Amino acid sequence: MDEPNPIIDALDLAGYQLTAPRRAVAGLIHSYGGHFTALELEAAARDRRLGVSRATLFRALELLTELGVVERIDLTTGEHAYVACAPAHHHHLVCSRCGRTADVEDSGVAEAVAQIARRSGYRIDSHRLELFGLCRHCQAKTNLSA
Amino acid sequence: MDEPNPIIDALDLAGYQLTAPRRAVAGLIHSYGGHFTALELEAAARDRRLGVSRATLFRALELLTELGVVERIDLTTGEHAYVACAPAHHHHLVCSRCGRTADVEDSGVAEAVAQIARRSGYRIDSHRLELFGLCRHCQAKTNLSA
DNA sequence: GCCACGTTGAGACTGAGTCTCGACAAACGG
DNA sequence: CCGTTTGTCGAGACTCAGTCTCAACGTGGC
Repeated sequence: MDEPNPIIDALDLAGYQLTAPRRAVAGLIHSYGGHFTALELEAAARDRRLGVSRATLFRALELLTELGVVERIDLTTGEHAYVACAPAHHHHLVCSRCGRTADVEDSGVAEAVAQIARRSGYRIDSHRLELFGLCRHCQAKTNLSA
Repeated sequence: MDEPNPIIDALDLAGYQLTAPRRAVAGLIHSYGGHFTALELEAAARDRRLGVSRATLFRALELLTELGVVERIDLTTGEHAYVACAPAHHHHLVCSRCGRTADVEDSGVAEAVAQIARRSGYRIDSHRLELFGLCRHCQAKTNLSA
């Protein structure tokens, strides 16, 4: 129940009150290994009787997004999802089978972006890269069943 | 009125009927130089009395997205927008001031993606890169006013 | 105790997108 | 020429995502 939770730490560090609803949402988010949608989060909160209202849920998500410990990603299906992650610039690698996500460093991408900036004449301020594929685990499963 | 429109061509090529509503939506989309939201498209259709219902509008968008001549992008603000573009793999460069968009080739990005795949062990099937910044035009304006 | 402020829950509201259903029109087959 | 099939459309209900307002509450400072 009281396992270390970087999300709560981040809230604390940023000077926000560690209220019960915020702890509850943080715990919920922390328990996801991959991405989750607003609907899923809502349902999970309801199932576990967290007593957290929708407004508070979204407020918490907004807060955490601002702090950088949660990010919104857009799946290939067009759905929105959220992922817990480290508050540093990075990109998301999403397994399209199991939904597991991994953070990847910018390595190589920044260069490519700089090149694009040079060619296009745009001054590029930010970029977002999302990668979709199969994680090791799901690749193995695919090979077995094939 | 009857200027060449690659969107209509794409519909034709794919064997879809070139009905009046579809032509109207295609014309509307073609007239945007940058991105547009569903709401804007709706409003524009209403303003110009195109007589196109919301359902048809979305159906057209879906169709065109499938054909690859329209893509959905996600702005930094979290909004969804659509852009008309060429039906080839590329990325979008969005001016955060004026909304103008440009397509850029994959140049360099594919390599970086391959590298990420190697390191992570994921089999990467697709990726999406979105770039935000200032276009040449808006940079110039900024310099003048500074 | 009182006040200010941060936080919350309830619920209305908006925007995006989907779905269903009934109508219509072009295409097709006889 | 007629009937059927298929594609498309409009209207409107519906769902999900997210925002906003407002009243209530708790905590900490004074």
